[in-house]
Parts: sequence; C-alpha cells; structure tokens
Amino acid sequence: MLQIGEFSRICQVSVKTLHHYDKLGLLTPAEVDRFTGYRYYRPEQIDKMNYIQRLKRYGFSLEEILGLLDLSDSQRLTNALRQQKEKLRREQQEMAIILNELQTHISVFERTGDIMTYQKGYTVEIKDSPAMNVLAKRAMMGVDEFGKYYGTLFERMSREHVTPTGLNGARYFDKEFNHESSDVELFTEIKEKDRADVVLEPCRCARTLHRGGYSTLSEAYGAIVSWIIENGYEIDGAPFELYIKTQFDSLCPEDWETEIYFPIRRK
Amino acid sequence: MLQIGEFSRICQVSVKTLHHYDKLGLLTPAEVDRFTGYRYYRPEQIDKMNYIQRLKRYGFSLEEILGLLDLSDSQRLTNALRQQKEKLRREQQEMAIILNELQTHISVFERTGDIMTYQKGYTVEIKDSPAMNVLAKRAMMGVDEFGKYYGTLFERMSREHVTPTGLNGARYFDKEFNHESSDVELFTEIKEKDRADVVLEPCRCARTLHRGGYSTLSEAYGAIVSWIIENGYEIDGAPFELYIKTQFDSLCPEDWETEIYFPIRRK
DNA sequence: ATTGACTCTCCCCTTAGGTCAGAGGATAAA
DNA sequence: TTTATCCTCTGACCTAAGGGGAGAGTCAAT
Repeated sequence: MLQIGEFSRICQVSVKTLHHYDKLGLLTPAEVDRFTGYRYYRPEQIDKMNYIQRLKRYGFSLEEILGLLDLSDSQRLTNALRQQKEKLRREQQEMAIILNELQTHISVFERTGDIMTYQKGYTVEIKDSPAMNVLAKRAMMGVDEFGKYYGTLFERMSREHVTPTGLNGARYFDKEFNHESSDVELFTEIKEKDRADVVLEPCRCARTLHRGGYSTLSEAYGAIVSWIIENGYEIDGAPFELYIKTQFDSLCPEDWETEIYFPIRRK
Repeated sequence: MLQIGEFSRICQVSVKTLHHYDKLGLLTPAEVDRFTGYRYYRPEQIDKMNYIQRLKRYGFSLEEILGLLDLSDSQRLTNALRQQKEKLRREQQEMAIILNELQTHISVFERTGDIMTYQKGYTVEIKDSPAMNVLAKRAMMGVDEFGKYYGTLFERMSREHVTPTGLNGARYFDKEFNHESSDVELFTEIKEKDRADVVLEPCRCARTLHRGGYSTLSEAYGAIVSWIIENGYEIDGAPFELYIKTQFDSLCPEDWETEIYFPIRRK
C-alpha cells in the first residue's frame, strides 16, 4: 500500500490531482483510513492512472474518461478513440490554417508597416445583386450543417432535371448573421426560371469580396457594415453570400472567394 | 453610434463578451451614458474588434492582446507575432505526435482486444547497470533545459580531448523523478577512465526499455516501480535513463529508445 | 399607458486542478 | 515523553474567457 505522496511521485502527478480524481470518482484509493482520512493506493492502480493520463493526452475531458473507464463494450471504445482521432485531425487542420494566416499577416505587416492592413483590404462597392433563379432550402441551422442541406439541394437538382449553374449561396434572415445557428436559406442557382423555388430579383446592394477561409468572414461583415453606416445607408433586407471559389476549386483555403451582399437604401 | 446589441451582431461576438472586454479595458465603448450605463460604440471600433478577434485566433490571451494593442513599436510587434507562430508550430508538432500515438493505440487495441496492452508492454528485468566513465553536470533543471546542458558537456568533451562513446544519460536524485524541475545529473560516456568526472560502478538494477517519445516515459516509470514493489524489492539509489536511440537517430519519436534503470535491493 | 425588446449590474458556474491556511497524523531523534 | 519534521487532511478561494440567469431599469412604438 502506497501513501498518496509516493503514489503521486510514481505516477508523476500532483497530490492535488489525486484528490481531484478521488472526488470525481475517477481513481478512488484502494483504501481510506476511516479515522484519519488518509488515502492508500495499491501498486496495480498505477496502470489505471497511466491509462487515464494517456486518455487525457488524447484530449478527452475527465468526464469523458470517467465514461470510458468502465466501458466494457470494445466496439464503443474503438468508436470513441476513432472519433477523438478525427477531432484531433480537424484541430490540426484548423491550426495549419491559422498558421498560414499568421504567416501572411506577418509578411503583409513587414511590407506595409501597418498591422491592420491585412484586414482593412476590403473594398466595398455599390452593385446590383444578380438576378437568380434558385432552388432553396430555408431552415434553422449552423454552418457545420451547410454540407448536409446542400446535399439535399443537389439531389433535388438531378431528380428534377434542372440545369445547375454551379453558383451557390446563403441568405441570412436573422438580424444577427451569426454562423452558429440561425435562420438561413441555402440556395443553388439553376437556369430554368419556371422550376425555381425562389426568383431573386436584382436589388441595390453593398458588396464586397472575401478571400480566404470562412473563419475570418466576420471581418468582411464588419467592413461592409461599417461602410454602410459611414456612407449614410442602412440595411434593407437579408444579406447573402455567394460562394465563388470554394473547397471544390482549391484545397487551400487562401484561394477561396466569397461575395457578400447587403441590400441597402439611403437613410 | 451603435447600441451594444447591434455592435455585437456586426462583430459576431456576444454582448457578454463586450461587457467582458469593457471590464478588461480591451475595448471600451466610445460613449457610456452616465445615467443609464448604456454602452454606445462607434463604427470605427469594428476594426479594432476584428483585430482583437484575429489576435485571439492566433492564440494570444486577452491579457497579451491588451499589451499588444497599444504597442507602437513595430519591431516588438513583429517579434510577438513570430514568437506566437513558433508556439503554434510547436503545438502542431506535439499534436502530430499525439495523433500518431493514438493511431498506434487504436491498432494495438484492435489487434489484441485489450485497451491496456499498449502500455503494459514493458518487460522489467533484473540487470547489472553498465560500468561507465562519464563527464557529468548536476543541477536543478527541467527537461526542456537538457539540450542546453548537454551542449556544455559536448563542448567540454572536445575541449578536453576525450573520446565519446555516444551514450548519454540522466540520473534523477529527487525522490520525485519528475520531469518539470528536479535535481538531475546529465552525463555522457567517455572512454578514458582517468579523465572522468564520475565513474559509475555496476549495480543491481531493475531495468526496462521505453520505446517512443518522452511524453509517455512516466508509464515506463510506473511499470518499473510497480514491478519493484510487487516483486519484493525496494529502490536503492537514484534511477537513471540511458538514451539509446534519440532524435539524432530518427526524426520519428516512435523509433526512439530509452533504457531506464532503478538500483534495487531485496526488502 | 402599456407592451416588448433591450440593457444594466450582480452573482454563480464552467475545467483541471493550484495555492494557501489551519489542523491533525506518523515517525524518528533527543 | 517530548519535540521536530514530514505528511496528509479538509475547506476556501483562484485561474481564462466568458455563459446563464435574476431582478431591475430603459427605449421606442402602439
């Protein structure tokens, strides 16, 4: 039997951590003195501790680990590990993107001497939005569900024998054009006006072009909205995005292009 | 002038976040009504908000960002960005390593059906530690300083014209063989006994071999210590590691090999 | 005048423990 | 037996970046 201090040294975790795990029920000492409250661990518990630390390194939270520990179903365990692996992979990709942005930012900064240049590069112009005949699907959704909904649109296109132009977009009806979960209408342009769900008429818009991945789209939104305010217009309808170049055109997010339109009117 | 709600929508951050930034002094509203406490923002502040969000994406803490915001010295700003980039790069590498481990773990698990196999694979044996003549440097240090101290040892080797064997190691004198900061003796083996700082005599040890990167070394320590306890021995001196295969032999941490020795005696 | 949307401050909550403080327990030396 | 030195206990408060909600006040339109 090991005192908590010895056990902590062997496992290379702090005593506090052991207290914490005890409280969570993650690793309870083999024996607790009922009078002194002293915790005693058995050498076999070292393995379990190492297992816990390993899962922690894999990025599981302590709560998740608690769930995994007494999971005898090896199928579900494999699934959990695989899923975690996917999660790590996504994070890694996200990180690569950020690194890229950071590198670009540094370069631009060194060239121009202005730290804000990188994001101030949006030119906003007044432009009539294009007329479009579209198949559309409106629903409450988050950005990560876009793919799913577009899938159904594309299915419909082939089922209904209409001709896609390849141009896709999304219109945001919430006042907060927030990318977490909001009232969005996804659409895809088709040639046949009579088969369209919605016919988008041209209207006067403030428009800008965002180059790069979607994580910095909000900067474009900020730029366009502040342009609208500063130039004495006001927003007059639901803004929308057109996806000009996407992951289907280039694997590198830096090449993507998104047009943003805000219907406006004179104040 | 924008109300906090509009401003939050434009910048795509929550009102709570704006409150928080106001409290931190990170982004204070252009105007605050003295009677109602209502916060009002100017459109120009959108740029600043975007800049803050961008720095946050780069991994700076809000406190760091506060320091960067009114940094007019562009040299220091560049340095900060570069440093952050290095940090991200290190994290990315670490992540790649973990992903690799996780993948291996999944494979082993699927092959053996035992989730613990991966870490239980240590075979501990009793073995006399090798006799060695070494140049040594003992100090309080953390693992990340090993390189620095080894550097001085290698310099001494060439300066004193002794013959290296290429074998390096570290001995841990703290009871807690903790890799953060402890009393460590780094050593490198040389041929000449008379030029040695320390002559390590053979002694009876429990020994095991750890394959892989150093982040899972504690599992090897756990395995060896529990073996010692379970087999009726006790620790009798400072444990040490010998680095058999390192980053100089292979870029892939999975190929690295480290021997771990614990001097022992019968209880 | 009232409704509904918006905002204020204040307080507690989150993760995975870290950092005392004050008190009690274990063991060895004097 | 007393003292000294560790070791351990519980409990309270702290971290970063906000989230959630309560209760109260504000704004604009009907």
